[in-house]
Amino acid sequence: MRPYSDFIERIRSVGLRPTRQRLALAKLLFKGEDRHVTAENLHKETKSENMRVSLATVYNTLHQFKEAGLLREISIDGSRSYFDTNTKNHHHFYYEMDQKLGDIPDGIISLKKLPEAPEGKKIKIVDIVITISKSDN
Amino acid sequence: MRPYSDFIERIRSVGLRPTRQRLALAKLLFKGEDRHVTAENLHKETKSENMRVSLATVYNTLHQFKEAGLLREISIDGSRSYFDTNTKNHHHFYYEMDQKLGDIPDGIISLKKLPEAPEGKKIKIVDIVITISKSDN
DNA sequence: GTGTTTGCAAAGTGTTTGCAATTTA
DNA sequence: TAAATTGCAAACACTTTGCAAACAC
Repeated sequence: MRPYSDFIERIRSVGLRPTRQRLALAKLLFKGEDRHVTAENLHKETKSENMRVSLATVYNTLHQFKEAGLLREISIDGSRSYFDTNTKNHHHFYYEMDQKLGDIPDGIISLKKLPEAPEGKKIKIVDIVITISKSDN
Repeated sequence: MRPYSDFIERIRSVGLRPTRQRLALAKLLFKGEDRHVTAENLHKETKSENMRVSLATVYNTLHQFKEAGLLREISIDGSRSYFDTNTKNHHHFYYEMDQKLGDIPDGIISLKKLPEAPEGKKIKIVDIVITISKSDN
């Protein structure tokens, strides 16, 4: 069991005030192994744990955590944004049938070569998403 | 200049009726080099060419063309869908500053190895998107 | 106290849908 | 003329915003 103060410290360390709501979300997000959450899912989760956090605050907080480098955002499927607690560079499986994201283990995939960014521009991020579906479609 | 009948034939060949609207869109999409369009953009384009096609029909037609294998859909940035007239397997640059997609030329990028799909599942598609931003952000 | 954060409800964006009117074969 | 297609406006899913009330320091 992780002590309370860990979460408080984590939030403080990125320059945010450890409010009840941010603390609640940090607990859900960072309590154990890496997670991939959507705002809606996380909001439902707070409800089922009797944490009162509004959906707008969930969105705000996810974005603040992302700006702060605690989360990474992955856009999938045109409309849904996932937030990943693993901020290291890595890639994803997208399981179409259950609309879940999974990490592609390190070393399993790698790029042969990367193109150069044009003058005055830079490569911001390389996203590789491998969509997995049932065999029969 | 490509003859009219080419487009009509193209539409017929995938089992769709060559209506005025589908013909208009096919002309814009397939008249020359490969394109990456959004529904909104394409709709604006029909307007500026004095083609009357409703936005709903643009969406329907893009999806029908996609189902028929004439287009490929690429989801970017959580909310926008692009339709690519190049249906061959290839990957994309996303130029964040002007919200445009570009093809990554063949051979410039390639994967070392691909993970296996789990039992009963298959890899549906591998999407690689390299986001390009201005150097200073 | 003062500036930050929250929650609500309203607005926004991109997309889909229901259905009567129109068009195609 | 039967079946497919269209256009409109309303509905939709997800996300952002404006602002007064509540909170952290």
